[in-house]
Amino acid sequence: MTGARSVDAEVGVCCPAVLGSPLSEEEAADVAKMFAALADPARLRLLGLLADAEAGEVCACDLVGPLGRSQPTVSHHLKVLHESGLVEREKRGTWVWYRVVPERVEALRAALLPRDGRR
Amino acid sequence: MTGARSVDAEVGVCCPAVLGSPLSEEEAADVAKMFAALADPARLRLLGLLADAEAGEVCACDLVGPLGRSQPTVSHHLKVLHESGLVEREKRGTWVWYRVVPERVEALRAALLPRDGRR
DNA sequence: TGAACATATCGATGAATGTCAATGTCCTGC
DNA sequence: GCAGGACATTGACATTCATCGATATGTTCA
Repeated sequence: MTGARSVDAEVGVCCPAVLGSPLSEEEAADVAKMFAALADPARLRLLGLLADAEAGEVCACDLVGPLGRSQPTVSHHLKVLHESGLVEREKRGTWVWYRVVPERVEALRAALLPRDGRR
Repeated sequence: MTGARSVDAEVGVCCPAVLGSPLSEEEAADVAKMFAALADPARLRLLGLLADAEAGEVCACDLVGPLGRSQPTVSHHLKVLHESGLVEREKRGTWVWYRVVPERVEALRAALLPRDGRR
């Protein structure tokens, strides 16, 4: 597995609207991957911790404790979130800082919008 | 349910804001279950088909074909969507009609809202 | 250079999940 | 009642995934 495929370089901010029209198999798989990143309690809590941070970012070292999982597990979940584009990472010295990508979250919300005012 | 924070059993309309504050393990598990319902291409397409229906509802018999999966598989996915509260079902005679629950979708969108205007 | 620390990756394992064929349940019409 | 159709459930199988311990990589500092 060449890990060369950095997602946030390739994933645009916009995504097809789930409720706007029937999705093709391909589109559905793409959006599903984003939702899958949120389909785990640990990752939801991580996202909440990041969003709640005063500084807008959190050091990975400060996420292991509150999550109550091992360091490799937290690292794994952060990787999933990062690959989904919902989170970005920045290495500063020994530490790695993570923060939410608001545009990506907003894109997710937009995907849940119906096409018109129909209910 | 021990949560005073009304994660609201399962079928309630409201749900805790993922980005509003760090979620407890219990809350996170509950919300994660909702996102998990969307973390599959087949179910996303089902939801799209329902949302796109002119009549606002679709007979299960009209979902098997477009999805390209077996009838038991479609039935399984519809069950997952229904149990998440995103979809409701109504049996009329031999057929079962499914439709999106807009309030639940909106609740999901709300869960992705940051607590304040912070970015 | 080496010790200490932060993070990522690897390998293994148990659990959850998507899928289908076979079967069961319920309804309608004869 | 009986036959046939619509939908759900069951059982089996392969795949994916969350988790952890062990280990590797990379950085700082003495």
